[in-house]
Amino acid sequence: MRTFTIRSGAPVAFRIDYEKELNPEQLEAVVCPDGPALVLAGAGTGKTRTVTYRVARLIESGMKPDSLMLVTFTNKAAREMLQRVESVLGLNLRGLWGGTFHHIGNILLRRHAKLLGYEGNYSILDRQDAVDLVDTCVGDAGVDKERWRFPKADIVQSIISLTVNTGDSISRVVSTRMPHFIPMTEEIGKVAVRYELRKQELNVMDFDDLLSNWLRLLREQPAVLDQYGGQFRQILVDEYQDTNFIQAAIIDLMASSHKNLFVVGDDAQSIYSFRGADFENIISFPKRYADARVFRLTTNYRSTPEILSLANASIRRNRRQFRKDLHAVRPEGRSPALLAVRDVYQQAGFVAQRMMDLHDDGMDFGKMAVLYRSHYQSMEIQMELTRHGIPFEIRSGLRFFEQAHIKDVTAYLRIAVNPKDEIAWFRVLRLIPGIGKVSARKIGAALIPMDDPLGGLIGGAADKLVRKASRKDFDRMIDLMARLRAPDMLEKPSEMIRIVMAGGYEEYLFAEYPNAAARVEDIEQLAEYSMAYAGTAELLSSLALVSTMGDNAADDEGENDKVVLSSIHQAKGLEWAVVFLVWLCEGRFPSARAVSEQDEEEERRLFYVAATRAREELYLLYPRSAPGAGGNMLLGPSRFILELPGNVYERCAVEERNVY
DNA sequence: AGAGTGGGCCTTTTT
DNA sequence: GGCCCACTCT
Repeated sequence: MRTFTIRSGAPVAFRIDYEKELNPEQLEAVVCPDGPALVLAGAGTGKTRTVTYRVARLIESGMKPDSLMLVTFTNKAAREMLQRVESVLGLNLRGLWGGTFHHIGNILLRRHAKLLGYEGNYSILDRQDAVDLVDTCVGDAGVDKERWRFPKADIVQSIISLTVNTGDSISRVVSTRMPHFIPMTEEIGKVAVRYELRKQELNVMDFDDLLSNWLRLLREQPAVLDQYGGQFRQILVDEYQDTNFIQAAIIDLMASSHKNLFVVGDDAQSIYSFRGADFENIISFPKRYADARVFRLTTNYRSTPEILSLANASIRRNRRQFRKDLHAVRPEGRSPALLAVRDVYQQAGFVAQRMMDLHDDGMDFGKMAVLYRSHYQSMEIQMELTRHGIPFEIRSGLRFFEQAHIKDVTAYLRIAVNPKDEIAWFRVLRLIPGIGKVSARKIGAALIPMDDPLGGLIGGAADKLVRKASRKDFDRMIDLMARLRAPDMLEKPSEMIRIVMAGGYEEYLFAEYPNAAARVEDIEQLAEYSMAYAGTAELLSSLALVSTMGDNAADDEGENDKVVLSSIHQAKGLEWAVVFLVWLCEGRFPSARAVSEQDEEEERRLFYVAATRAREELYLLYPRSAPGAGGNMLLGPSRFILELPGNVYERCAVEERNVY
C-alpha cells in the first residue's frame, strides 16, 4: 500500500489578518509554501512590508526565530524590519539572525576562525587599511615600479577585491575592467598572493574575507555546513539584485539542504556592479531553482502617477531587464519639473529658495532631500543651506568612523585586542614626532613576529630603533600601551578611549588641528557610544561594519526635521515627499567614466532609483556651466533627460531677482 | 637617509 | 579636503 505523509500538529491560529493588511500580490508571496521563491518587487511596491510579513508568517506558523536568517543590505534595514515584526505584530524575535552579509559572516567566523588558520580576535580592515597593506605588499613583492607605470595601491586593491567578489581570475578582471594594466597581470598576481599571506600572519581580515572565508568554511568543513544548514531552516534575502557571485554562492550553500530560500529584489534597482554585484543572480534565479515560485509586485504606493511615468519611461530604455509596468494608486499630482539653471550657484540658490517656500507652506524640512551622483556635487548646496539657516544632514562623504582621529584612537584599541595588527601599530607609531614611514616599518617588523609583541615593546624590544629626539614621546606611548594592557581592561572600551586621550592624544590633536575641539568632541561621542559594548572586540567589529553612529543610535529617520543630502546610492530604499535631483549634466551623470552599454544601463538604473524616491514632487536640475579644469566648462543636459518623452515633465524657468 | 613642509592637482558609487 | 610630489631641513 502506498503511504502519503501529511503535515500534522495543531492547526495554526494566525493573529495577524494577512488578507486585510496586504494586497493580493503581496499576500500570495507572504503565504507561499516552503521552497525557493523569488519576489520581483518594483520601487515603492511594499517590498519591506512583504519581507516583514513573511517573517511574521513563518514565526506564526511555528518556526523558532533562531531558525531564520534574514540578510539585508544594511544593518539598519534589518533592524527596522525586525522591530516592526516585534512591535507592530507583537512577536518575539530573539535569536533571529539578521544583518548584512558582512555582519553575519563576522559572527560566524569569530566562532570558527581556528578552522581557517585565524585567531578569533582577528581585526577587520576597512578599505583604507586594506589599501595600506596592499601598498606594503607591492613594496615587498619587489615590483619594478620603474619599468612600468605600476597601478597605485588603491587600484591594485580594487582588482584583488573584484577577484574575490566575482570569482574571476586576476587576468580576467584586469582584461575586462582595466585592460591598460594587462602587461602587469603577473606582478599584480604576486602582490595578491603576498597580500593573502600577510593578512593571515597579521590575523586580520578585510571586508572581502568576511565573505570568502565564510564560503570557504562552508565548502571545506562539512560539519559546519551541516550545523548551519540544520539551524537555519528558512533563509530570506533582501535586495537580492545587489548580491555578487560570492554572496549568491554562500546563500545557495546555506540553503542547500532544504532550499527554503525567499529572495526579494528589483533588477531595475541594481546599482552596485562596481563592487561585483551581478544582477544575473536575480535574472537566473528561476533557472538555478527550477521549481522556484516567482511573484511580482507592481502596485506602487509611493509616488504620484506623474513621477512614476517619468521613471517608467526612463527605465524602459534598458535592454537587460525583467519587463514590468508599475502602476500608481496615488491620486494625480504635479508634473516633475525640469530646470536649466545658469550654474551651480543658481542651482543651489533655487534649491534653498524652494525649500524655504515649501517650509513656509507647512512642510517639514525632514520631508525633503537633495540627491546627487557624487559627493562633491553637494558642496554649493551645503554652503547655500548654511547661509539660509536651513538645517540639513549629510548622508555621504567621509563617514564618521573613517575620519583620521577616530581611526587613530581605535588603532590603540586594535593593538590591545590583536597585538599582531601591524596596520594599527603603524598608525600609532607614526603619531610620534620623528617617526615616519621608515622607522615605523622597522619597529613593526621587529615586533610582529614576537609571540607577545606588546610585551616585547614594553620590555624594550624596539628601543634601539628609536632616535634620541623621539625618545620621550616613544616612552609615553609605551606607558600608554602598558596601561591598556591592565587586567579586565578589554571589557571597558570607553575607559580605554579615555586613557588614550589622557595619554597624549588630546594634546596631539590640539597641536595638529585647528578644529581640535570638534575632534575631541567626536571622540567623546565615540566613548559614549562604546559604553553600550561589553567588550572592545565587539566594539571594533561594530565600528568596522556599521557606517554611521546613527545606524545604531537613536537618531532614527526623520523627526528631527532636517533636509537630507545624500548620494543616490545611499538613498536606496528611502523616500521623501520632495526630491531635488541635481547635477543632471552629461559627463557628470552618467559619469564620464561610464562608457560601455552596460555601464550606461547601470547609470540609468541609478537615475531610476533617484526618481522613484519622490512621493509628491520631483525637481530635475542641470547647471549649464560648472567650474572645471581651467575655468568654467559648458555642460549639456544628461542623456537621461534628453531621451525622455516631453510629456513626462514640465520645463520650468528660473527667474532671478536681485535684492539689494 | 629620512623626516617634515608647502603647493598644485583631482574628485564615482560602498559593506 | 585629500593626495602626491618636490623641496628643505636634520
